[in-house]
Parts: sequence; structure tokens; C-alpha cells
Amino acid sequence: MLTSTVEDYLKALQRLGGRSDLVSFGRIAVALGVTSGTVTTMMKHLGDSGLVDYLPRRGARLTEAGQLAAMKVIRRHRLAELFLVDVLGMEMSEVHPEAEILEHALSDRLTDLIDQYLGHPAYDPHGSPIPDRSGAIRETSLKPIIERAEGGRYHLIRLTRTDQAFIDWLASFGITVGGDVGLAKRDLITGIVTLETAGGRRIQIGEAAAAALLVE
Amino acid sequence: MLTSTVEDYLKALQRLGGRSDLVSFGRIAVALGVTSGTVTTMMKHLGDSGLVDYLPRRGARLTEAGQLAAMKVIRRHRLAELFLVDVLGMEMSEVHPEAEILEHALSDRLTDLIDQYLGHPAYDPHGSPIPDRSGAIRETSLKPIIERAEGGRYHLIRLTRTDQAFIDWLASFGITVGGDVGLAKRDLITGIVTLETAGGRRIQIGEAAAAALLVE
DNA sequence: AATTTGACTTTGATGACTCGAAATTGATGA
DNA sequence: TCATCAATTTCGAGTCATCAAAGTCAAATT
Repeated sequence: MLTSTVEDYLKALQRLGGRSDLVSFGRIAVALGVTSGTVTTMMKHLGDSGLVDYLPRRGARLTEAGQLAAMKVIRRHRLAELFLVDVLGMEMSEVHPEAEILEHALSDRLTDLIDQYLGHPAYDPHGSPIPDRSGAIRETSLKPIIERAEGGRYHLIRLTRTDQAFIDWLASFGITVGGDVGLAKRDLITGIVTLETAGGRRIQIGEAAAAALLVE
Repeated sequence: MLTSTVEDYLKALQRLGGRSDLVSFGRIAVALGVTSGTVTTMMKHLGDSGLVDYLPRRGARLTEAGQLAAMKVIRRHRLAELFLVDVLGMEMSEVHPEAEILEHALSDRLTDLIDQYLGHPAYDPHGSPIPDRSGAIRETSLKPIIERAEGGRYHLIRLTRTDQAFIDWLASFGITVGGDVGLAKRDLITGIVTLETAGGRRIQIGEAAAAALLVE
């Protein structure tokens, strides 16, 4: 069993360096809010445990075992966030600190039950992909519609805004999660985005609001 | 913020001594599986923190503040158990260790959301009362029907067996959670309990099975 | 009153995690 | 080549929770 401190270090390593990049100890120290001496000590320890490759004075990278452990923490974090928002109705803004705790508290069994309850979701409320049990991320790319090509038609997976007025307004044009929506035009000067509904109708919306529509 | 270790000590103190009884350090040591020296150290510390009254060589009892903290831990534990069983479909037998962890991981906010989601329940899956936000327990007495008086008619609040066959069998006689059931007779010799359904029909059932019917 | 007994307390140590500050290292630029 | 500098490592120390073992106390027994 890994301590929650160790899990935090692995998660930071994964976030900063992914599966294979070397991460400098200074960056880890800043990310976790500890001193660099503390990081050195911990990295040696994690090196001995086989969770990271520790390269003196150069940095560290996750090993296969470290990567798996990190992805499990991330899976628990994202499933927790989605559960809190979709089932318990928490606001997205308040969900992160809760998930920071729950990611260390959920057993494998409980994590799987939550996963099942939510229908094996692919994305968390922020649109970040949720790793599966094996630590893998299904390769589909969810992005805000404003990062897509103009003229395209996309599948709306998630709204990162939770206020009912916004959701209702979109719904009044037939734009709902699970349905389709097109990007007709994005005006970089004015910051106005023109969406096209499934019925071919065009509506205008600000860039910031459009960024809340995650599509694939 | 209390550490989870401190919360475990407070919970043990509450379980062993309630609101006001002195608990000897030996009993605490056995309950928590630590040595008595460890208990002495911790009790002095809790005494300094104002959570317990520490009486050297005699024992300790919860203060008002300690009692409140203990009840909050118990509330989180029992709400977690109920949530795991009723919402996520866990077996009652596997729920306790999960709740031992979650009781230290749920924030006040999250606890209240779970409470609300479950409809402010009064009892956990084992029939133990769930303290409210203020740490108080609503005074109604839930007990197995076999501990009730013969000839009485009671309100079935909970079944502590979760196997569908048993639940269906009871339902086939019109005995369901939320409904009424009477205790016609309890034969101490044979161990056979005779229940009376709402419709006046009599059915026989073993003592152990009858103990799963919690009524008030 | 002296002894025994059992419970409690003290002491010195450990492991996990952290800090701050001093020492070291390796690359860079003069 | 050599001084400098930023990053890393080492070192001494502190907190929390724990243990084992030795010490102390008070009540019960003789």
C-alpha cells in the first residue's frame, strides 16, 4: 500500500513528465509546495521502491510500476469528481479539493463500483479523460469546440458550465449533451462564435461560453 | 483539523464510554490494538487539546468538544455504510472496512450532500442510528422484531439481510420495508417465530432470520 | 505492615515526512 | 582555466504515531 504522500509525488511526476520525460526536482518541489531537499529524499526512496528512475542531479521519471500507480490515482480522482458533480450535484468549482482527498481513500472495489454506476465514463466533468482499470486512456480526443475546424460538425460530450440558464438556453436550440453541434464560424476579431444546430439553425455565442462545449 | 488517528481514539472512547463514562486506558489499548504506553501518550495529548478529561491512572472521558467530534465521525461512518449499500449496491459484509476509511475522508459538505441524497436517514444498514449534523441521535428505538413483545404490531424499517430470495419471500406475504408486521409468537424451545402480516396471515420463520427484521 | 499484583507512566527508539541551511556539483561564460 | 551560479544533496532537527521495556503507583492480599 502506498502512502497518500507517495501517491501525490507520483501524480505530480505523471502530470509534469508523462510516461517517460525526466522531471527536474525543482519543478516537483514547486508543484507540491515542499523544499527541494525533501524531494531529493523522497525521489531516492521512490527509486529504491522501483516506482521511479532516479538519476542523480538530473531528475526522475516514472517506471512502468510508477506509471500504473499514478494512473490509478488519477482514475480515482476523476471518477470522484464526476460522481460528485453528476450524482451528488456538487458545483464543478468545489469538487477539486474533495477529489484530492478521495483519490487516496477509494479502494479498488469502490472505485470500480463508482465506475460502473456512472456507466464507465470516458471523461471527467472538466473533459479530462478517465483512465480505465489498467491505467490506459481510451484514445479519443475531447476538446472545446473553439479548437476545432470551422465548418465541422461534432458530437457534444460535455458542458463544463453547470448553470441551468446556460444549459436551458442551449437546449432551446436543440443543443444537448449527446447530440450534435457544428462550428460554422469563429470570428477572431470580435470573439464571436457561430454554432450550427442539428436542424441547421445558426446561433451566436461568445468565445468563453463556446469553450464550455466539449466535443469529439 | 483532527488527524484520523485522533478521530479513531475519540470514536473508541465514545463506543466504550458513551458521553460521560470513564474509560480505562487498557480497554482503549485493546480496542485500538495499540500498547498502553501509546494510549497514555495520546490521552495526555487529547487532554491538552480539550477533547477528553484525562484523569491520571484512572481513565479518560470525552469532553463536550470530544463528544461532538466523535459523533461527527460516527455520522460519517454510518452515512457512508448506508450509501455504499443502498446506492452502490455493496454487500453489508464488505462495507465496514470501506467506511472505516471514508469516515476520515468525507468533508462536512460532502457528508451533508450524502445525507440529503439518502433523505436524511435515521439508521444505517445494520440498524444503528445515524447522528444528525449537531451530533444528536433522534430517539426512536429500532430493534430486531424478536426483541419485541409478543402480540404487538410494528413498523418494519430495515432488513439486515440483503439476499434477494429472502426479500422476495417476505414480499410475497406483503411484508416490505416501510410496512407493518406483527410478532404473533416466539417459541423459545423450537426457535420458531410466528409473524403476522398486515393482512392477518401468519407465517413461520427461524429466529436468526427474524432477527434481520428491524422494527420500531 | 509488608508484599504482591495489575494497571498505568516514563523513557528511548523507530519510521515516515518535513524543514532550513550549509555543502557540493556541473555547466557556463569570462 | 577558473570563478560563478543555479540546482541538487547532505545534514541536523522537529512532528506524529508507534513500540518495547523499565519504572511507578495504589489497591488488595497476606
